[in-house]
Amino acid sequence: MDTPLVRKLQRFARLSSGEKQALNEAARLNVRRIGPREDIIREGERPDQVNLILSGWACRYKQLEDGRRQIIAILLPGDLCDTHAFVMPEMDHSIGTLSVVTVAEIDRDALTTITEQHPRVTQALWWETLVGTAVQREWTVNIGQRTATERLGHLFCELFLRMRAVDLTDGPSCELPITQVDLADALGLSNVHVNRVLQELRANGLVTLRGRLLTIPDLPALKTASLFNPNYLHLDRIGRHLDATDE
Amino acid sequence: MDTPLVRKLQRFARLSSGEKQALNEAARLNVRRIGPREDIIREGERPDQVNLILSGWACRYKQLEDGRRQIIAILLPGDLCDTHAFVMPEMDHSIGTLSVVTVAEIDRDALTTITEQHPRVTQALWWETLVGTAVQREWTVNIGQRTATERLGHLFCELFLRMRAVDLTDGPSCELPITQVDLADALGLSNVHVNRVLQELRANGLVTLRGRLLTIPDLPALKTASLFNPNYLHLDRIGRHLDATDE
DNA sequence: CGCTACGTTGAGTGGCATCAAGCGCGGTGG
DNA sequence: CCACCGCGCTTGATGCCACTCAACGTAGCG
Repeated sequence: MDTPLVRKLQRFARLSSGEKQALNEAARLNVRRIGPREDIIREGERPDQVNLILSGWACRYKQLEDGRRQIIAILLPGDLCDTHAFVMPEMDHSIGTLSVVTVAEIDRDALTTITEQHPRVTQALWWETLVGTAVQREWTVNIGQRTATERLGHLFCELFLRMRAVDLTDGPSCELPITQVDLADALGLSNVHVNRVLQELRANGLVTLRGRLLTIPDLPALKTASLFNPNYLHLDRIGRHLDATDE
Repeated sequence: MDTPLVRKLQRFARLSSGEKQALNEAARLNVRRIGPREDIIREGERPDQVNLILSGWACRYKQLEDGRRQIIAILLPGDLCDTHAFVMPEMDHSIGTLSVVTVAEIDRDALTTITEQHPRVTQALWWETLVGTAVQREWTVNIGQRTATERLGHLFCELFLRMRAVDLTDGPSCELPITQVDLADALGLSNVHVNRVLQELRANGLVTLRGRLLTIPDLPALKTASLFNPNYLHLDRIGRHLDATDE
């Protein structure tokens, strides 16, 4: 069974079985289990390994002096937390868990070795970070321009599609292991308002939410209601650049 | 005289004179002059060269179907527009000018040649893009959590420091070749409200704005008023990693 | 069985948007 | 040289979207 990272990277590059194996092994070496609402890395720290989410949800966030918190990005299984550590020594934001999370700590040097041996992996990881910044740009648009309802709907579309990209959806449903307070901090809204907007989406039949399970019965409808355009996720094409002649 | 790109990169890596020369020459080959309010690249296009801003201001932006526009990033002299084109074929956003702009079109292959010959340049360019995404993260925080006044003050701090990093400030002042409408689209506010908030900043003596010249008489004061922490710009240290033994 | 965390609901408020009109200035053409 | 025009800035009036404060319901858990 491939790790979510490999499942995701395969959308971009056709990895050879050797490449997959190298990545999968690295992701199984130092696995750590972390409870919800804990920090993985804090602003100011200098990590010397890369954290890979294997299961559960985490987030990047920044906190202002007066306590206001903005969740900057939501990290799903298959997401790498701190690849920038290779170039930038000091974290300018924190990473914390939202749910129970298992992460693999991948040694910096181990990852370097893999990328040196497998240029396709290097390319695929580069693609991974570029998609991450494309998502970041879309969040700016989301918070800056969309109404509260559109914002929440847009976020649901994104999360659902990203979960599907790592095979963690079940038909029209996926896990949503995150509180309304966290949603609020991600969207720049208050938790009270998130609650009301959520009810509106439910009333319109655009989503249902039972327990921690999100269901989107009519994804196209939610997309149009949220002005959602999936192009920024760059999921559509398997990489033509990089074809593995499986050795 | 070095181009702004070299001036900026030197904050991170001590480049040899040969490296500087290579970059400067590439930036002087195909120079183009563009009027204000024009597009450099549009969403959906597939650029095969990299655009480098030499003078003037540009922006990344996205437009929703109903016309709402969000400026995602402001590009200053020394900024590269579309390095992701190396990995992602299709633009998921547009780049347009704010003022009159001169850009250098750098051929993709030419840049590849430079980076292959000069690993320090590769590293420095990587740093450049990482700073870009760090700025993007901070914009998310800015729009998501700060009040209108803090938002505008924060943006002014950032732009001033980034201009200073490429030696385009004059004491406490720098050019601000951008309209209030553009500021509004960058901050997720209406132009009317930007105008009022601007007056508030002026009344408090935090900024003065005459013609297209921004002056920040007391930068520390504006910083605290805006909850500004410059760490995300990663300007503080000249790279220790990468020292040129000038050949 | 009480505690805590999360979700829900109501009332009141305010920040910021929208609409609309007027101002100042530089550019252009008669 | 001046009238005209357009663009960007400014100001006022009005209204709504979303925030704050506060209380209560509910479910999981030690």
